Order: sequence, then C-alpha cells, then structure tokens
Amino acid sequence: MSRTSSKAVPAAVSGASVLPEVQPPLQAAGGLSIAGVAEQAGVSVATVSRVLNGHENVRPATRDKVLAAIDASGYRVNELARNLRTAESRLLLTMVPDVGNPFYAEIVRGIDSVARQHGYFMLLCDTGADPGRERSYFDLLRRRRADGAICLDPATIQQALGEASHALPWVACCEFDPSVRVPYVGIDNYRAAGDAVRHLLARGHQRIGLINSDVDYLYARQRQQGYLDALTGAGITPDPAWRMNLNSLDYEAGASAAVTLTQHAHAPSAIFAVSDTLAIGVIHGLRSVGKRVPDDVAVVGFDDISLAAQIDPPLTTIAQPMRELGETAARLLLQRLANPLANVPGVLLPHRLVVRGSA
Amino acid sequence: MSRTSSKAVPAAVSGASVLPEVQPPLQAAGGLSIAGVAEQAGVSVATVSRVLNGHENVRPATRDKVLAAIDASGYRVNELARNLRTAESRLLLTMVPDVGNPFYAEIVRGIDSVARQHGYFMLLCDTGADPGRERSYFDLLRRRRADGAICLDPATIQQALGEASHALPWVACCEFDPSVRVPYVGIDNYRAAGDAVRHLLARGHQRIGLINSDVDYLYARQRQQGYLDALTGAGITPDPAWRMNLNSLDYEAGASAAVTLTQHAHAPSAIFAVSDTLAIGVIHGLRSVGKRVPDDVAVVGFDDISLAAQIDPPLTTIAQPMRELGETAARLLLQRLANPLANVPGVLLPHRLVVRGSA
DNA sequence: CTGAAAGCGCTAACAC
DNA sequence: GTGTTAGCGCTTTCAG
Repeated sequence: MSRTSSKAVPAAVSGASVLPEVQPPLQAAGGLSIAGVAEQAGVSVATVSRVLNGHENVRPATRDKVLAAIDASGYRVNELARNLRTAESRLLLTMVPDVGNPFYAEIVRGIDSVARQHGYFMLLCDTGADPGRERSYFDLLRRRRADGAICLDPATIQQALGEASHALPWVACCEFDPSVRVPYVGIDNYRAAGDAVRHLLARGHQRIGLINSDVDYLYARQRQQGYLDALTGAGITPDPAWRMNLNSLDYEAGASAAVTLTQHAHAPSAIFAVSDTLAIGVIHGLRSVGKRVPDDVAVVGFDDISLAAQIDPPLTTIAQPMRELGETAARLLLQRLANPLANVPGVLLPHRLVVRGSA
Repeated sequence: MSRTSSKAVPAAVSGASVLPEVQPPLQAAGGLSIAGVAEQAGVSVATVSRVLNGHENVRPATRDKVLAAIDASGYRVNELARNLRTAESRLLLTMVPDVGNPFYAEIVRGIDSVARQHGYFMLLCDTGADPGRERSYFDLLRRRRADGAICLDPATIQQALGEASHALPWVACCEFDPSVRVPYVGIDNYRAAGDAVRHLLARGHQRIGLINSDVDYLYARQRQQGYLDALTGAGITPDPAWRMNLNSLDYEAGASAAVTLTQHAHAPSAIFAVSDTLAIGVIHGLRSVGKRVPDDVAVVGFDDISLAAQIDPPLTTIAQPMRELGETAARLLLQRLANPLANVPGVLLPHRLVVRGSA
C-alpha cells in the first residue's frame, strides 16, 4: 500500500491553475471540536456530548445554551471520533458487479430504504470485473470502515465463500451457496428457469436455446438445470449446441451470442436469456441478421427491469421481486448485526412470469 | 436523530430464527489491536505502526517479526482510529440522482478508476428524489466521514449552491453554475442541443418538439436555449406547444410525453429528448399510438448510453464523453483536496452527434 | 533503529 | 444535572 504515491497531486487538468509549491494548511476552515463548543457555552464537554446525543438528563436552560453555541459555531460532530469510540460506523456497503445493469438499481433502493429507516447509511460499491477490487471492499469491513455489507456480485460471493469470511457481517443477495453459513436472499432459480422454458414449450417451441452466464455461479447452474429438466420433462433431448455461456451480461454479449446461435443448422426457434440485458441484446442481434421477434425467433428474458416493457417487442420475462429482495437483504443484515451469533436464515422470494410480446 | 429507534432489531424476516433476549458480546471475533500485535512480536506499538506504514527505518529482522505476528493473528488496521489520527478518511463520495439511469454508470467508472489510482475509495450515493437525503450526504462530508464528493445530481447541486457549502471539498459534474465557486466539468449544453436540432433541420424537419427536464436546472435551460436559437436561426418560430418539461427521466415519462405531443394539431414531425432514457420512452410511446420512427416522427436523444445502439430503431443521439467526464471530475476533486485554496477551474469537454436510425 | 508518551475528538463511567 | 477523566486504536514527535 503505497500511501506515498497516492498522495501525489494528480496530473494537471486543462484549465486548472494550481499554485505550485504552496501547501496551505489542510482543513483551513475546518475543525471546531466539542471542546470548543463546551468553552463557548460555558459547560463541560460531557454536557455537550449529552445534548448531542439527546440524553434526557440535561437542564433545558443548559441545553439551550449548548444548542446556541453549536448553532453559532457551525459545529459538526466528527463521526470518525464518535465511531472510534462507539466501535461502529453506521455505514452499510452494497457491492454490485455493475452499476450499469438496471437490475440492481431497484434492489439497491430497497436496501437503502431499510438501511435509512434504521439509521444507517448505505453506500454502493461497483466491484466491476476487477478481481482485486472485489476483495478490497471486504477489507473495508475487516478494517471497520463499514458495519456490514450486502453482496450482489456472484463472482465476489463465490470468492468470499471460499475464503474465511464467514465471520464478517455480510449477507448474500441473489446468489448464494446454502451450504455456507452466510445469510442470503434470492429466488428459486431452478423453478423460474423451468417456468420460462415451459412457457416457450406451451407456445409450441421445440428447439429452445439458452444464453446463460458463467456456470461457475450457482444461479447459472440452477437456471441451466431448470432449463434442462423442463426440456426433458417435455420429452425433448436438449442439444448442447443450443446452449451458450457468456462471461458478461452486456447488451453486446447477448447480441453476438444470438448471432452465433442462429448460424447453427438446427437453430433454435426460441431463446431463453438469463438476464433482460442479454435478452435485449439478443433481440438486437437477431434483427441484425434479419430475424423477426417473435415470429422467427421468440425471446424470453429474466429480471423484468423497467426497460423490458419499453422495447420493441416488449419483453416476455421472469420478474424478480427486486425491491423486496433488497429490503429483505437489508433486514437480514441488520438482524445479523444486532445478533451476530443468531441462526442465519436463507430466504426465497417468489418470482413470476410476465408475458409480453417477445414470446 | 433518534439513535434509539434506529438500533432496534428489525422486524423478523420469514425463515429467520432469532434467539430472543440474548445479546452476545459485539464483535466477538473482532478486535485485535496494534498493541496485541506489538506484544506478540515483542516490540512496541510504534514499531508495528512503522511496519504497517512502510517506513524505512526498521531493521529487516524486526520487520519480519512484526509481519509474522500480523500474519499469525490476522490483524487488520482499524481505519477509524487511523483516520481520526490522520484526519482523513480516504473516501470519496459520488452522488447520483438515480443509479438506475445508465448514463451515470460510465461516469462513475471514470471517477472510480482515478480515485483508485490515487489511493481513494469511491462510494456511490443515490440521492433519489428525496430532498432530505440530498443534504444528508453533504453532512457525511461535514462530519468528516468522507474527504470529498462529486455531485452528478442537478437538484442537489442547485440546492447546495444555494447553501453555504462552498467551503466543502466537492465538485460538480454535468450540471453547474459558473457564477459559483465550485469546480465543475461538463459539456457545452447549448451547442450540443443546437447540433441535435440542426441535424433534424437538415433532414427537412420544420416542426421539432423538445422533451426537456425541469428548467430549474441550468443544463435544461441551456439545452432549451440551444434548441430555441437553432430553430429561430433557421427562420422557424418555435411553437411553445412543441415543448414539454418533465420532472423525471424515466422511460415512462418519455413515453407519455410523446403521446401528449402527438395529440397536438400541428404535432411535431421530430422530437428532441434531452436524455436517451427519455428518447427510448418516446419511441415506445410513439409506437403505442401507431406512429413509426423515424418515418412518421424522428427522434434524437442525448447521452449515448450503450443501450442507444441496441434498440429498434437505433437511436440518433448526442454523445457525452462519459468516462472522461468522470475522470476529469475526480481529478478536479483530487486537486482541490491537495490544494484547497487553489483556483477552481471549470472544464468543458467535447460532445458529438451520433447519427443512427431514429433520425 | 526502537520505545515511551502525547494526543486526534468523542462517549461513558464515575464523582460531586 | 453537570464536570472530570479514562480510554477507543492509531500515528508521530521526541528521547535514547
């Protein structure tokens, strides 16, 4: 950890005029402490602290004096000091693999609202594709900068499960391994995928493609199994050539996968993509090679992001209860924080099939 | 601030089994301090601290002893304490109005990469529509929980500019008021909007609609003026009935605005929406009333989010240099942190028109 | 090269 | 009711 280099002044920006060599006092307009307020109010620091924390045993007149001093001085408590003392930061972290994926936005709102109700701040971390970064956020936890975390990133979760991070106060959301003792919330991916495939089956499709993410992830394996079993349950032998595994959920990834799939001799007449972003890319890719949706190829997505209803054709998809997923994850974490030794529950929330125009 | 209620155990979650009444010691598996490591290594805390911070003046043998003790104990530095001592948190905040809007995702990545290069963590805050929340994030700054902030939310920026937050270490991104002494980075909204409209004019459109956000925001006023001047510059008198102001950038908002616009007697033959999300909604709304894009109505968006190329028809739009916007914002903030008294530059980055199928 | 000791700003006993 | 004081875990002079 090279703190030296990291403190270097960043490269100049066009239009910037930095005074060279001059290093003014840090926090020039900064630090009035509780002691200063105490002095101004003519009381002790303890009394100021009491007022700050709403303790009852302060005479109203004294309280007013303190409040006035706080007001006049523009004093703000230094949470760093408070937190060091109380050994809690009141900060919760939420790790997402990609803030650009709208699927996470609504989950994050659910988390935020519950966190806020309980006096916590929720801050978002984008783990990106970077494996080093994944771990650094857990370090935030280890180093007490956050009280707890909710992880939505399957890659991070897999990695974290491997390490000895059981003791850390975090919960998994949308991806998990029940065999590991970390609280989690998600949906029944196996059944959900089956529901999607059975919908396609009911529409008369026999050759159904699967565009999946990485089977390193449990959710991907579960959805694949749901897909496979639904097919065989209908007397169809799944052709491996119908299946693709991607390491991205980007639109572009979906588009090119769809193109690949159509080049097959017995190309699927329907495609089930495990994410709406993928499915939207699939529709685009299909269109780019002259296929019409749903007439030539039907498409089913997964998640039901708000965009799903807006595109042409509107996307048939599996809806996840995103808001509730987030709220539940937050509650699980809060429970764990309140009672670190309690049993860790696993919660499964209901999904549902939303039929629109694409399949 | 009722810390009392906020500490309450959250409502039970289905499947949860919480042991009642039992309050185990907090941080059971938690706190080994620097003193513990010092003891195990048989050195003083000062020496451990030196090793931790990579100071040179430690004999290799001593260093190894300390490192071994750290390793054996699984010790992690308590950043709270370190930060209290050094009076910095090494945390940067980025406030966005809506994490669900993909426009912000790439900007956020730009910020994150620069922050990371300089040894800072970047954490994201969703200000949402909630005005109370807006301010609470600035409080994070005031209370020293973060060293600096980058604000992407026009509403927050407007409000912050009004208050006496000039002294706080933050910069504005994509929305600003040059008359206020806060560093900012953005694009030339006036010219960009003009470019969009001139493209439509060149395509032969005379009746051009504008779907804008709230004109309380400077960027919205600038884009409106660009739109207006481009029209009058072409000898066209803008009809106020062609203009709509929305307080949301959601797809749905764009869709219903488009429907409204088409109901006008002399309905526009082209629509310029100030956000791609809005434009995507517009296309959907148009289609819902049987209008074809671009044959019946042409549509131009703004931002060039990755989705813009994926929809049908692909969206013609004004591209903002999102990654650079974020990187520049981060650099401005870092400069300001390094030199709080230096001049605050304003930076304008180039935009460009991307012509696709929708107009 | 290493140790002792002084705080950073705050909370919480414990006195009065 | 209010004040005094002892730390929270760390970094950093200042001695040696």
